[in-house]
Amino acid sequence: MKPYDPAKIEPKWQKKWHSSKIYRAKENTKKKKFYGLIEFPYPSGEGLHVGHIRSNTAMDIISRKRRMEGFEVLYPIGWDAFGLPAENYAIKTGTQPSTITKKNAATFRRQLKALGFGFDWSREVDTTDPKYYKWTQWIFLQMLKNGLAYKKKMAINWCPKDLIGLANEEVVDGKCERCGTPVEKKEKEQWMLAITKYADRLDKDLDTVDFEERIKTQQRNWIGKSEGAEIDFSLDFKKNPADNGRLGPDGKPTRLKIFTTRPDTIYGATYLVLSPEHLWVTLALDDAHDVLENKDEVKSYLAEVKKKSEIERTAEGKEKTGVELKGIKAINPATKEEIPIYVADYVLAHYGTGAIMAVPAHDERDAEFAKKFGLAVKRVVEPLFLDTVDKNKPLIERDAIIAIIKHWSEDRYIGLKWKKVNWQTLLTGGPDEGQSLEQGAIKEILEETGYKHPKLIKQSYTVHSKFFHAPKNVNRFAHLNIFYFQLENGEKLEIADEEKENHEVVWLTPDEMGKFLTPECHRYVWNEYQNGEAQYTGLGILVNSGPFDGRQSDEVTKEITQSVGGKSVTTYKLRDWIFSRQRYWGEPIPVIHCEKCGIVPVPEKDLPVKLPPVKNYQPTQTGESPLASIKKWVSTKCPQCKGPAKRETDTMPNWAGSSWYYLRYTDPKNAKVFAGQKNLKYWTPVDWYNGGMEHTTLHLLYSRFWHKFLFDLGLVPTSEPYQKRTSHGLILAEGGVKMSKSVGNVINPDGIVKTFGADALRLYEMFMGPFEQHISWDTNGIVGTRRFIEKVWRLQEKVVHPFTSSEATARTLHKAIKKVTEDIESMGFNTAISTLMITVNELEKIEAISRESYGTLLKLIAPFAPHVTEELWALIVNKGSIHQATWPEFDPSLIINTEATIVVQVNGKTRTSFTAALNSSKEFLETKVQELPEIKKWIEGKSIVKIIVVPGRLVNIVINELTV
RNA sequence: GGUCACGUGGCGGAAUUGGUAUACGCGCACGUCUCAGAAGCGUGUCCCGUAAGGGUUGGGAGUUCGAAUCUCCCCGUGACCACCA
Repeated sequence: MKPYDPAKIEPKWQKKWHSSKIYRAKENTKKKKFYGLIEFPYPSGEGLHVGHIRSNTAMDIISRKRRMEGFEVLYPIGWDAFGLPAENYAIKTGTQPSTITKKNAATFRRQLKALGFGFDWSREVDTTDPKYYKWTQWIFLQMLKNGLAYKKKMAINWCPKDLIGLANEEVVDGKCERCGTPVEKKEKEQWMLAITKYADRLDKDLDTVDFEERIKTQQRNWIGKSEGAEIDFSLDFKKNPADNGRLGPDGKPTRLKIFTTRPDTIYGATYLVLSPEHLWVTLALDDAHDVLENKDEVKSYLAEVKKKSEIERTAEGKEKTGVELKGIKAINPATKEEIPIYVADYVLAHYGTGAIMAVPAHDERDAEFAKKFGLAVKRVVEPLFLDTVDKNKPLIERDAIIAIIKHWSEDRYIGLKWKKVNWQTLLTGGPDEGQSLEQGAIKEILEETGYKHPKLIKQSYTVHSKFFHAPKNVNRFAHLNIFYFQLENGEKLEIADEEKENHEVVWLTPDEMGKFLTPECHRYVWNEYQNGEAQYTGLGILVNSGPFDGRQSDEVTKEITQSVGGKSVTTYKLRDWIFSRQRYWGEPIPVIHCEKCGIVPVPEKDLPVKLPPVKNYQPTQTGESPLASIKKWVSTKCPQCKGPAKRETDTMPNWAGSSWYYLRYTDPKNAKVFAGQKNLKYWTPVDWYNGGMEHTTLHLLYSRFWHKFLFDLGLVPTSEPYQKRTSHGLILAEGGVKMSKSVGNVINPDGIVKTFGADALRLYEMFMGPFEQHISWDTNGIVGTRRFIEKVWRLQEKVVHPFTSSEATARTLHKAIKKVTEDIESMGFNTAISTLMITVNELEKIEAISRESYGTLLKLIAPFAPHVTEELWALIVNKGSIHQATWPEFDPSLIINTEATIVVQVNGKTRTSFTAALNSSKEFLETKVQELPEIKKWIEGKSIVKIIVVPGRLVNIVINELTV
């Protein structure tokens, strides 16, 4: 046996695989296809990151398994090569970004090949290749034609360091996602893509795909769909009554449209708030109108708001600011009451209608504002707590009380601990016929606690509760009035025995009480008592709401909306995509500005609009792209009128090229279309796409949007690009911090491959922890997977041919087949490898293994460690590549045990175990167990209460412990 | 602040329709091989206890014959969102 030498084996097989083209994907329509995708890397100067290896290996394993299962597999690779780092490097050194990109890609290519990934290198794509970005530009033109791309002057997020406009998705905590510089607002004409037109489908169609739940949730939250209503409030111009009933300052009838998700609280709307950017505010300040009494005050507030940065405006714990629009009042359409109107920056211009009705009793933000400005608070929803009810039983309504009873001298309160049900409550009860609630409360106190002299401090609000009352076996709909009592002294009667059996009275400090109470409504009542008037933002029973009093709030939303002439609408948090970048290293936006004809798209036959070479890559302080300074390139002819015209100098963000690259992989060389229909039909959708969580609201959402657009044009066969999406955890440096060049804790895979081999590295990256979880790098761990490979290598000495493996060996192997097969599907790579290690440890103990058995073992390991298994396969087992061999199937009869280990417990404690036939009867096990000597000593002289038998698993003997 | 995850040896982690906690790997200790070291191989390795036995899955309470797993409270960590009406 030769020693295991990965430095020799690995390059040898990499070369052979390349020349035999075994990873080339063909449009073989007779075979089932599998399209596995990883996010194509940005070829940075730092070279391949160990994180790339983890996600690439995972999909490599899945693809290899699919190939062995008989699928035609497409597992492609390419370069997402537009972007800031190359440009910044170019600014520093004067090197062409394209030159740097080519060099970096070459490094990546060499490193990826050294790891033995089964990519189809013949389909490599590069987003910066004009042959590629021709089609990126082409798709943009289709969007322009269809009204999805438009230009808009708007306040954009501007990074003063990178000198670049940012999409909302690229602003994190008010800072630039890349460099952490606080983002400023800047007015600029920008190209926009109307992703919001697809908001509803992007949300709804998540139901049709197999994405990890956390990914779906994050996308849904980002899209932020919410159902609500738009309601008009009419206005009363106090300063200038002549305007009433005529036109308002915006030239429209004197009405203000607000958006709310809680129309049910409209009777509690005590003022309106407009966002500072609201058109109505702008117009009210216009010199042409004279409707405000405090124009100057409002103007100075707006100026103040404008000065604030995004961070200041949204800072945590920031106090609410605002100003009243004096001279105008609004009429609440439900109560017909006159209410004031404010301008405040806590209302966002771009969401809903940019105006709200404020309900301080049931909204935290409104409450804060109302408190500061001394505005009216009107409670219209009484809390309702829904517990599980028994649907087969009627709901019995009754008035009742909850009493908080304070000790006569100490800061302690009465809690009741119920014995039959698992409740811990405040005192509750109800009046008898003819009694008042207060009398009922006093009676309950006497009956349940014995105390004779409660003094009423206060009767407060009401809460409601629907629940199943187990002791009386009915559903209750209780209207609970809250009473505060203090006892005057400790004088008490002995309480009746039957009450004693029901519950125990305990005196608790406020702290203890907080932890003691179990029912939600009791906890609410207690918190409110502790913290004073609390916000209630949940659903409940309406009060002070005219005809809707007594109704459940969530059930009357539509009715109330209609009653005030409102309209049900759906809104989204998602905003349109800012598509312009004032940068050099991106796809030029293929548009020409003509003085006569305006914006003219570049004719498709003139695509691609190529990036010209430039001397200076520095962005201009004015926020224009470096392209603007190349006069020769900028000046051109208008395609329509042939007159003088200028090229658009903005470029696309680097999310553009990645929005459709998976389509290009299916037909990467096509010069006529972005991808041919035949190939698209065969390969799409992507069957399995793995990538990082950081792309969930950016790349993943953007590419779904582009795909849906292409689908609507009939250019792609499916409405969703990716059938399945999973996410890997990041690899962190030792100590759980991010790997970064500046800290110097980046792991270079080249060194690892050299010392341990690519196979050991691949195995380690998959073994180190759960795939979806973040995990710290530990170079020491690779020793373990290297030893594992050496063990597999040494097993070759045990192979005997011809020979038949024992049944025990077969059982071991078939269990491994089952576990590994299932674990790969669920991305449980760490447990799959652990199973393989256990299997190899088992095989080491036996004398001889058949060639077939060894082959099976190698096949299971092949996706993880492709080189060493290929070598051993060629050496010991068979001709041809192991990666084209058939994936083993397990024999169910070899999985099922005929014997089972039965655990024997006494009072739940494990005492011994024994083996018995799997199908042993309960009766047999029951008797057998009592005969075991290890058990006899535990049960001797004690009476057996019962015996619990779980066939095939365990027996638990419950005995009477010696008490006293 | 909100939402959702998660918390298991010296370390990474395994075990989830509730049924032998600590699989697998790293590390460590001892042994073996060696002139010696490395690598390899073998044995051991949750805690207390000589043993019998007892204890242990962030802390506390509960449900259960039986809880790492289910429920409640508290503590801690992480991710996402963050004035979205």
